[in-house]
Amino acid sequence: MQLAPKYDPSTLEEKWYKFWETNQMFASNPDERTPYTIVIPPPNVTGVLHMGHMLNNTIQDVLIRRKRMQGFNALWVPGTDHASIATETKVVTMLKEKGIKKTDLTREKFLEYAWEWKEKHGGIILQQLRKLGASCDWSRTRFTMDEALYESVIDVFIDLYNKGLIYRGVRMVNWDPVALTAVSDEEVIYEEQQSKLYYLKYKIVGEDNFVTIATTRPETILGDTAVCVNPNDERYKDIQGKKVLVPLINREIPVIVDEYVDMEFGTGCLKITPAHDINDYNIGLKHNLESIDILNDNGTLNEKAQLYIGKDRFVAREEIVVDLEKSGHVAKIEPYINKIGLSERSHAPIEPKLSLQWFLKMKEMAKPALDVVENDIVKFHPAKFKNTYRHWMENVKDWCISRQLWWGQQIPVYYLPDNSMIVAKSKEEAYQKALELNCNLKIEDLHQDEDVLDTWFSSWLWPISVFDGIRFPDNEDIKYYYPTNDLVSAPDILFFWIARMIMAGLEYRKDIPFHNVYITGVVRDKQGRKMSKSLGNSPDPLDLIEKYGADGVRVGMLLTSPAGNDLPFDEVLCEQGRNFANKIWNALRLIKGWNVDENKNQPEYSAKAFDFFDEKINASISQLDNQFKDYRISEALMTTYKLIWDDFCSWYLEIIKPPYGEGIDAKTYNQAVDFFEKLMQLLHPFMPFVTEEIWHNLKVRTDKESIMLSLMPETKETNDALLRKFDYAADVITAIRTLRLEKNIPLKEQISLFIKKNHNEQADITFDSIIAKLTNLDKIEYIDEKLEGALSFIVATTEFYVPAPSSIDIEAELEKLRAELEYTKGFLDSVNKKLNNERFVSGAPANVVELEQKKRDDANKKIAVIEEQIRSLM
RNA sequence: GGGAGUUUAGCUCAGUUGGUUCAGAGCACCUGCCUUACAAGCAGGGGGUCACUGGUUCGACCCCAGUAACUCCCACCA
Repeated sequence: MQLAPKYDPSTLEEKWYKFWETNQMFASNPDERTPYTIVIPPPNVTGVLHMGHMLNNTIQDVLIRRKRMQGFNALWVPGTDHASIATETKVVTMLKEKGIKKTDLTREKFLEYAWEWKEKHGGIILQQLRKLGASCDWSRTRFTMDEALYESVIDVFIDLYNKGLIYRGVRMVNWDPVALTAVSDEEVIYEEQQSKLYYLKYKIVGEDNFVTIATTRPETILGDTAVCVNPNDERYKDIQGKKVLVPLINREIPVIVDEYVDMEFGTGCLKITPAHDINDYNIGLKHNLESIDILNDNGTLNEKAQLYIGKDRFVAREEIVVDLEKSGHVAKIEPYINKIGLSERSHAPIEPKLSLQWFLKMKEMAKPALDVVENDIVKFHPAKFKNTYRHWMENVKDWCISRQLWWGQQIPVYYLPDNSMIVAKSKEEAYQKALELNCNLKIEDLHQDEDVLDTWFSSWLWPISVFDGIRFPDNEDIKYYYPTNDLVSAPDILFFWIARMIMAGLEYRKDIPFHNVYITGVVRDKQGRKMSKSLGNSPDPLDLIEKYGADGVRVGMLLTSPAGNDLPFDEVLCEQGRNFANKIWNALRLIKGWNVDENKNQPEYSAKAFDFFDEKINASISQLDNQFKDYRISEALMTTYKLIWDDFCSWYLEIIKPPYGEGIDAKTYNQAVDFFEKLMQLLHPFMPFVTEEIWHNLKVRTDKESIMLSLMPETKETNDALLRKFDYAADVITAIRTLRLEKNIPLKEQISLFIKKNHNEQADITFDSIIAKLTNLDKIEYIDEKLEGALSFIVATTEFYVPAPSSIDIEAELEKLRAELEYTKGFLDSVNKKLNNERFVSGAPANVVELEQKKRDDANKKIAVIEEQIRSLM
């Protein structure tokens, strides 16, 4: 069969993925082998594949494929997250397009639509992951709202409630007036905005004077319940304890004092609106101030504001400024840049709002979760994230777990008509409990809490719940696969996901959820900007796959992404990956093009090449083991890349390549095929498709065999000396090639090489036959004296001579030799300086001194050699 | 404002307890080659005051102090 000169991934990748999937090669079930487990960070069910996913999932696939080939029972559990806000927003939008308003629907009807949407459009991303080559066990795909996972969440809520860790309370939360829900601190993004600072005058009661405050939100004065100054502020000593009037509505409020006020800022006089600012709220608590909430949930003003009722907060802001100016209450308006919190989902400005929410106490759970990381029971790669983690865990605040949404796990709390509550798994159970307290109650009298739980309240159970380990703590899967081994995640969810999974694991399994956390960098564009949908600077991963093949893109993602480092993405990296696949493909073409000559004996150079490459591959395997142990995946890829491209293609294959027109001996051919096979195995975790294709081309395979199920080659004892000998031969070869290039001696023209003996022990003859083969020598001869009138060069301290077919440029030769002489003398000087230094000789360890002495001897010898050469030329 | 981290070749990064002239890799670049596996290639080559300043040491990319620039996290000053 003729192989095309260019490797074409498109059809092959599809073919092999189908082959793996239909033969269930990704599947895993508990058995006697050691498990190796990864749970995927579940992408949002609404999600589509972006570059971050590409990076993250490529790494996971590399890890899982390698372990699978190393004989572990490898399981990669896929799945999606119900993503309550994101999905609900999407469904609401979809319904709006159909002319349906969420507010017109019952909860049940809305959820029906949502599920319908999920079944139809959700999980596209899981299909896309297949294109990447992800070897997930798809039969175990989980969704955080699957019945088992849903129930697990409810069980956990009830359990934590019973343990006293969950409570309900009124707190200041981040309110999203568009999505109409509380969001967590992590879901608020701050952006700088050009706004204005308004200086407003409040009349002092009983005086003709005013006091001026500064605010960025003039509409909130309608909720003011105090004005506050710093107790040390001389300017305001006289007004302390007096009353002032809120402009327009003329409510009387006190002037209080608190150290909190910054005397430098604005006028040094702060208005206090406890209902609409977290700091004001805290001051309000401290000073027992009334809290007037002037806003409706949707951000419009309510009747407590007295003015602008029903108008949006931003409309009200504009109107109140006009009115305040009219009434003479505006002292001045300055331009001002401030940071404003926006909802990550709806992008609406967040409103600090007092509301009744559910909270989970964090302090108790954080302590052991911090300990396991501090003690490296859970290891972070890179370790620097321990610092960030510690900082957060030590300052952890209670977690607001309720959300005013419908899509999600509804809080299992039932209220009686008298507002007392019962926590129960179902309404029926709640009713039974209620009956014990109150006999004449009907089940309809109970109503369930309207809120759902924060999405992360289900995600934090993921490593347990995918195995149904909450509901059935002793089931076979959870006992076998838990704790999982590696978690691969982005740094931005270190707290709200990774930290909480550790807490949940320790709480519900009394064991960590994973041993290692590999934290990826952020994918950025060439300008260093984070890739994002809104910037439109992210290439579509599927386009890239189409262009370069999944293997090419995988290599592109991995080449420059050491753990924790940002990845400045550049398409040329994918090109490099594609070129690599093509290179391998052509190596296959070369080997497949050879005619095996059964009668031919193995040439010596091929036997020597075997020795060299066998050792080289061995050393690389050992290196790979170390790199994987340290999660240095980029480096591991580069090690494999160089082993294949440089050592295998550029050296080994070039050495054994039979002369034109000749066949290759069977022994060498088989050795080459075996080497190639091993290389493909080593590369397979990085480039699964091309390696599978080549693996099937190299030898006859059955239709159920796959490289992904083959056993990874292992390392044996290494022999560095052999590799150094080869390096020496390679240096000689390079020197001869350079000589040919400089002197214009074509490779076709055969030359002779003379080596001067006795000068040192490094002139090793192990690879002579290879030197001769690659540089087209007719002979290599060892001589005692220098060869007059020949071209020469020095490698280490040995002189080599090549009788020149043409005349040579003596001046140029001399110049080169003199430069080398000068360099060597400089080197000798630096060595002598050390050795003549009394303190070095006495202070440095003996072996270091010896080394320096050997360097001095070698340098002296080399200088003698060069000087002799110069003399002979002159 | 508090904390953490980074700074080595044009770019992206290695450099493991201070010790070979140890300053490395890949890509990019330069030169010569369409040599029957591959121009998505082959051969050869150039390139860095290791951010800056000082200190410790016989010896510093490495340890210490200070300076500068950048990045991230936390807080959210009206």
